[in-house]
Amino acid sequence: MNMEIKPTESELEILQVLWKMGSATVRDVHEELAKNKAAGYTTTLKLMQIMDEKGLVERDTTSKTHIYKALYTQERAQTSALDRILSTVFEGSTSDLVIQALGHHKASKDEIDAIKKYLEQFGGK
Amino acid sequence: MNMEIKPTESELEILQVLWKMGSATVRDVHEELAKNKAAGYTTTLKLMQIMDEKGLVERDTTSKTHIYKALYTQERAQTSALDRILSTVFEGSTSDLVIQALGHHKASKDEIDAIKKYLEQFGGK
DNA sequence: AAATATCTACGACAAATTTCGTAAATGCAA
DNA sequence: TTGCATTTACGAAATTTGTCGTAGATATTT
Repeated sequence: MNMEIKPTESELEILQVLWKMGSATVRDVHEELAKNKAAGYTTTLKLMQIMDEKGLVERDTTSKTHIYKALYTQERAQTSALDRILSTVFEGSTSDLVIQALGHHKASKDEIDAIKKYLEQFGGK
Repeated sequence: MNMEIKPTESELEILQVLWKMGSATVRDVHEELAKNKAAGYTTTLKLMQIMDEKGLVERDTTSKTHIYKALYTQERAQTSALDRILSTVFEGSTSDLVIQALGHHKASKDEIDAIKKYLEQFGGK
């Protein structure tokens, strides 16, 4: 049975950049991260190499400068994150989670409408 | 400015037991954890002592066997968890989060109704 | 071509987290 | 009271994660 891979905090930061850029070099990622955080270039490099070993990303090593792409998709990260917090802090209650999300993190009117529309497929109202 | 405390993985497991039991001894917690996971008694003890230092829990040390209570509430953990995944994997979009939650984690009819009802207050807007 | 810059590979250190063994104190039972 | 069990305290090892320096290869510039 496939154990669910769980990206670490730093790996997630790197994945966010890859999701946004599609494909990127170590330098691309590093410079993006450097905007919010001080860290050495080789640190980012090493992390991305490890992510490659873990299968979180893939890389094209044809030329000297390798090109990275995320294999661990954003949607998978979303599902996994939701699963995790549902079981750890929401006792499995999706409605609690949703209501908390709507309550504490003000959604815009458009967002509310999007949700209402989505809910219509589940019947009446 | 108060830095947000972030319970570790193990600390969260212990908090879950405390939330459920209200107050508990180290042995209570340990036996509960032992159902799903092998770990030594003193490991749980040490973790709970550290949590006390961090202010995640409090303990009554009147008698030999200390009684622990959670100070870090479940609701706080919920808000914090939502904040975190919103910014890391949902790009800040509450509606994406909600729709994902409803899509991938089948909510019961009652849950759907609860959410619809909750949304009505945003109706008039 | 020589000097300079950039990149990968890799080992090792550092910090945070988890695990555990042992000792001392306290409570319970024979 | 004496012995046994349980609990706390605490140091330290083990693990996991993140950090960085250095060496060697490859590319770029002058």
